[in-house]
Amino acid sequence: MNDKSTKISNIVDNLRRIFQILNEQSKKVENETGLTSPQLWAIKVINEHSPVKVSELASRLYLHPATVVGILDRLETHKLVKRRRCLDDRRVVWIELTEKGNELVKSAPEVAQGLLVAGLEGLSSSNIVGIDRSMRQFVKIFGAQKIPPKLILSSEVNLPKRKIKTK
Amino acid sequence: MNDKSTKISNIVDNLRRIFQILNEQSKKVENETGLTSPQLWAIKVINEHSPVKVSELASRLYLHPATVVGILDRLETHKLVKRRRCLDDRRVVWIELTEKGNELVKSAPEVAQGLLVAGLEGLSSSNIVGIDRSMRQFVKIFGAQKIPPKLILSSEVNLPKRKIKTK
DNA sequence: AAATAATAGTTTGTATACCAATCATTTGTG
DNA sequence: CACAAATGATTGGTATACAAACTATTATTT
Repeated sequence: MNDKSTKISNIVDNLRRIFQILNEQSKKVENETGLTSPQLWAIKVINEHSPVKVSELASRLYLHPATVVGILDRLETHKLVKRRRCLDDRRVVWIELTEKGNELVKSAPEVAQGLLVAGLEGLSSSNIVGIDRSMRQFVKIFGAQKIPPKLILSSEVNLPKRKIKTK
Repeated sequence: MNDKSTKISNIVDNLRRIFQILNEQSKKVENETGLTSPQLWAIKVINEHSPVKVSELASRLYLHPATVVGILDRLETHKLVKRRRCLDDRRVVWIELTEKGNELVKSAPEVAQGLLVAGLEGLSSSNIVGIDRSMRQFVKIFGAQKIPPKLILSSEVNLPKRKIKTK
């Protein structure tokens, strides 16, 4: 039994576990709030940037606008979110939380993302250095250097790539 | 600017990138083969373990049986896969590739997973050790120790968790 | 042997998630 | 000004993904 291939096996396993944890975390959130995790994520982002355009919301969620429309429909059904046509530019729709939405956001549990950051902050600097180096290796393997950062901790907005219509 | 928090930011960014790469990889595969990446993944697993039961396939794909049924329906429509009722135990359905499916699997591109393993194998042992340690830190952060391994390189089967019917 | 439980696969319903196309509006150019 | 181009949100269609309910079959219990 090669030691290296065992470690590789472990690495892949652990990567898969992280994916799974993120998924399970989502389901836990669902049970606690009655909302799915994309819905809760959307509510948090709306809360931080209210009022927000649908397109901007899509960018901040790294989702396709069409996906966000569906999420907003369901949130509106639950009376957690309001849509308001912009008067200056009537193509635009402003999204805001309702009273009910505001109340919910206060008691909502932390998302997995926050959990991750909090956990990392608890580690020693030397550990952080090691993890940082490892992650860069990963990205290198995938040839991902060209991919734009989409900083999760910054408030930078990265528009989802638009397809150029060829005809 | 705190150096540690910068590194944390980078780590999260890179994790996000890895997610994105895996997604983009999927789409590339779709364009090249006409299949979605879960479909292609299913075909590869069927090819390696043919004939395979639906439940076993679901375990190996880490998916819910209901999801696999849908994928199989579509693969069957494309005549890439055959279903065959087991005669000994008529609850069981055996899944196999058709001729067309066999041909496709030969020319199919590598999945992201294979890319990852290949990339890791190219790294030095000391790098592997570091990445391994880092991944374990991650899993620890997420409190994932209880989660069953679901070894991807082994042939262990892990049945998806069943809900106990309460009435 | 009859009732019960467990198993295997499927169906139904809900929620992402994306692309392509559409509609209304606004902006740009001749 | 008119007409084309771009923009913002939505709709329609397909494909995951899962839970819950359902059918058929097999195993177990009483």
